[in-house]
Amino acid sequence: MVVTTPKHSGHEHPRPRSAAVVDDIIAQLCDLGYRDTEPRRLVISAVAAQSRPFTAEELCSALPCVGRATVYRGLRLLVETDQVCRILLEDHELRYQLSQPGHHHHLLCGVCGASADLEGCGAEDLLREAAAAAGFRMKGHLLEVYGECVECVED
Amino acid sequence: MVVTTPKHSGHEHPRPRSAAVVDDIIAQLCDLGYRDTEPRRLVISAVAAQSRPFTAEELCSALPCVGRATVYRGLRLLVETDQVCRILLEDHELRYQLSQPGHHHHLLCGVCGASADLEGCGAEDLLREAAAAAGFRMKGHLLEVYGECVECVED
DNA sequence: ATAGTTTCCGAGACGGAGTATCATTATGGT
DNA sequence: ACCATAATGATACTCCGTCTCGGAAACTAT
Ligand SMILES: [Mn+2]
Ligand SMILES: [Mn+2]
Ligand SMILES: [Zn+2]
Ligand SMILES: [Zn+2]
Repeated sequence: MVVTTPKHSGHEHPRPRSAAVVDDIIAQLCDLGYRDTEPRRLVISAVAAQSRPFTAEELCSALPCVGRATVYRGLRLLVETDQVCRILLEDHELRYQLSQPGHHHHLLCGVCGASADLEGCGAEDLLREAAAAAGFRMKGHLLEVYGECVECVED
Repeated sequence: MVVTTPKHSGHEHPRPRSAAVVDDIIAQLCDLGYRDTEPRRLVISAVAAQSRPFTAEELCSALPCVGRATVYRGLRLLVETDQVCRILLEDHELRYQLSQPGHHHHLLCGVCGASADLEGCGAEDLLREAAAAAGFRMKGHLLEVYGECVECVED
């Protein structure tokens, strides 16, 4: 499964910076047995181009040439393979963001919509203990932090 | 489809335990300017009768004589007035449960579906500090704990 | 390259969940 | 009893995500 050049169809565009990210993710997907397809690359590319957490529908709008079902399927695959995080806003709106793999949480700014990763905050152990005190065996958790980011606080 | 008497039918039922709960919640709603209506009482009564977190649709099924919109409105009112908690399961299913007012979280058993309240676990302060370290001003958070309850662990 | 196998795509149908509409009814204050 | 208005409920609607299925594309084997 060598991940070489994506098939160009037509003109020779200068490679966007995100191309490396796309190649990297495609490579991982190929290792898992998924195929290297043009629509898939387009979805990954659009995901990588977002600077803020985005909704699935926003992604669809950004990809008018890709079928809606394909966008949703691609997004789901990226979440399942831990390339993209699902983010839950305070109003229960579901958003997504390209993310480092591994367990972490998000600091979500209600003003500008930005998201910052938060890891190793130690809350997990505390929770596990508190749960254990009630005889409860913690096996997972959902945690989102809402507030204002550095830049928005300064204004 | 006249629903039979709210107060008393011909027979003398011993008042269910939940009647006190219903009266109590209705009283609070009246203080806020909401009216004491039969459908509202039915919704509250059905909510109080649930032993596990329930979905809105389950509540609708349990109340075939109350309009679906009314059930949803009643549920929303109870959430807004902090009588009922919204609970988010791991698969993102939204459930509800009668609850004590005030800030707390939930220990959710994935085996039997039970929910236990968790308060004062100290995770909030820890989170606020961790967020502050990144210049982020925490103003709220969403936290659900998933695992197995005492009874289910023992099996 | 060619042919064959299987995944993938995409237009559209579908389904669940919650909300909006609006004519009608019930409630609570006077 | 009367009235203003809050609440109800049938229904239509929106939103979001999944399913279906015929056709296309991607990999594999020859
Ligand atoms: Mn993330
Ligand atoms: Mn609760
Ligand atoms: Zn911000
Ligand atoms: Zn249990």
